[in-house]
Amino acid sequence: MSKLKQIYNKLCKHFGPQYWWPGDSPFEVVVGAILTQSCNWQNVELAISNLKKEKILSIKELYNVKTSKLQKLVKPSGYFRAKAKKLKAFVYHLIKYHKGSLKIMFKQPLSKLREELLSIHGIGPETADSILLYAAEKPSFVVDAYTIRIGQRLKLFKRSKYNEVKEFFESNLQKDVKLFNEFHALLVALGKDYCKKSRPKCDICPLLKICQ
DNA sequence: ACCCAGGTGGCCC
DNA sequence: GGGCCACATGGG
Repeated sequence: MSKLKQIYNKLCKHFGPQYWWPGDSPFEVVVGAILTQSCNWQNVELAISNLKKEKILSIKELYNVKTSKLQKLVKPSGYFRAKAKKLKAFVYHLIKYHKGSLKIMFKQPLSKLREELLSIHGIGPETADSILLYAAEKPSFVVDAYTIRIGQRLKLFKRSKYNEVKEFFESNLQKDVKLFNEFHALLVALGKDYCKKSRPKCDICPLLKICQ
């Protein structure tokens, strides 16, 4: 069994199932993926709850809502002007090229869809992969700050570039949606407990036992 | 009063 | 191709 798979198994045992992505629909996953950029999930929930309360958590409603109103609703998730613009950019794109249908958009093969997502304003590699994995359910491994920090701390790799780390995970694991889904969520869980930026030493990190 | 969170785009060199 | 910086709120 590969080292990565062993780490995955340990994490599963330690943290249990993570039930990601928290969201009721693929579109809510997309919205959450944009809103959670450099922001904790708790604040995203406040913003999403605002959108639900106003009944504008849908492609059509987001397209029609005034930008100033959208800004006010997403305010709790921070960068509210930037994020309102990004949400608008996504729904405009969806309506212009895919009849406003995520289902149609997601019909494309993974690599082509990834490229298209990356071309949309406000969608970078992590957000694109989150959408691919958690909304479109395609096997695209999601890398975030925790993934890189944990990997380096466990000496799995030295590199810190997004695509290199992504490639490391994808080439050492089965391309399985469920596995990628759970693994990323578990790395976030581990990071929150043991691999904070503010705590450079993680002496109680349970994973160190596997990795030496 | 800090410090940070499930990043990205736009500069500059 | 990398290194900065702005973007902004709520919780510890």
